[in-house]
Amino acid sequence: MNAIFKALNDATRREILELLKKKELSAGEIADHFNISKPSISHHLDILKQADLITSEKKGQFIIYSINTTIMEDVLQWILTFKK
Amino acid sequence: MNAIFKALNDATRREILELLKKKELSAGEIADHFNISKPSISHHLDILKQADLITSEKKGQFIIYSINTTIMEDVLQWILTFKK
DNA sequence: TATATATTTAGACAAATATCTAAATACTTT
DNA sequence: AAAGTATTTAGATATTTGTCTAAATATATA
Repeated sequence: MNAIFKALNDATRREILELLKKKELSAGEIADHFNISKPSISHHLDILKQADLITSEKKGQFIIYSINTTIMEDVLQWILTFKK
Repeated sequence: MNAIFKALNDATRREILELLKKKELSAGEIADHFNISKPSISHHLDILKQADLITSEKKGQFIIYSINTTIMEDVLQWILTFKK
């Protein structure tokens, strides 16, 4: 739970999730959406991956990132315990 | 959304929410649950309040904190956009 | 095999964060 | 009014975080 909330506690990372919600993208394609260096984006991707919020697959010279929505279920359940 | 995720990104603060889920408590009662100084707990309460996750009410010399579950709805909705 | 492209790793640095102690504020009780 | 209790504010400090540039790794292509 710690890793998930840590990952979600950053606007750039949340935006990355929004992008991947639409379709899977390579690291470079993701980086192109931001005014941030590629190494920084790579670091953000790493944190998202540590939280299991995204997965990656190597395709040739590219690395394709996809969202993992199943982990969102954990957050959902946690939140629901507060709903009265 | 930023303030909410920031507030949730700390184990102590999440535990405070768990406590307040059961019943409202004074600042001192909350602090008694942790091995952390009162000023630090006060700071955590402030961050939770900034996120609107809790409310406070002065009762005599005590300040009583309560959870605000309505704001959880915002997180819930955000999470739900990822559920396929 | 040499060069170009895609991505990550390493190392540095400034800003943000969690914590502490000491002091200030506010209310209650004697 | 003085002393005690509850809580916050202020200021300091160590750690974590987000960012950068430079270098390393891996794949593709000429």
